[in-house]
Amino acid sequence: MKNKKMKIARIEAEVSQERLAEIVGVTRQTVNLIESGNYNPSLKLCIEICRALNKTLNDLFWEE
Amino acid sequence: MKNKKMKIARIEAEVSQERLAEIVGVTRQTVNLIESGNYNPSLKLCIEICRALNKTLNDLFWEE
DNA sequence: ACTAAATGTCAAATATAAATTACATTTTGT
DNA sequence: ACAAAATGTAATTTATATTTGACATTTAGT
Repeated sequence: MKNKKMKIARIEAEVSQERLAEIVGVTRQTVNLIESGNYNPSLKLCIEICRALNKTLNDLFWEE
Repeated sequence: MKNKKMKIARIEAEVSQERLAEIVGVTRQTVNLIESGNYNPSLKLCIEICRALNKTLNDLFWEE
C-alpha cells in the first residue's frame, strides 16, 4: 500500500523527494521508500515529515 | 518527554501495559518505554496502539 | 530530440527499534 | 501488613529501519 497522501502533500508543497529528505534529515531513498509503501518509518521521522509539509500525523499516516 | 496521552488513554481503557503489549504484539518493556518517553517507536506500532485504545495518531502521538 | 532533474529500485553496511532476561520498586486488593 | 499484580529500568541480543553508493527509468524544460 503506497502512501499517496504523503506524495500528494509533498507535490502540493512543491518539494522534491531529495529536498524533503534534506529538510527532515534522511536520505532520498528513505523518503522514496515511505512513499512507495511497504515500509515502516519511525514515529519521529513521520512527525518531521508532517511538520515539513504542514500536515498532521492523521493527515498523512492515518487510515480510518 | 513522557507520553502522558498514551498512558491516560490506556488507563481509561483499563488495560495494563502487559495486556496492551499482548494485544499489539510487542513486549511489556516496549510499551513501558514508549510511555516513559525517550523512545522512537515505529509507525506501525503506533497505529496498532491507537487501534487497541480506540484513538488516532493525532490523539496519542501528535503535539501541536 | 536533447538534457537535466526527479524518481524507482537494488545490494551491502550501519544504526537503532524491539526482544529477552532479569531484578527492584510501586500500586492494588484482602 | 501482606501478597500479588503492575510498573520502571538495565544489559545484551536480534530484527529491521536507515544509510550509502550506484544505476536505470521517467518526467519536465528548452
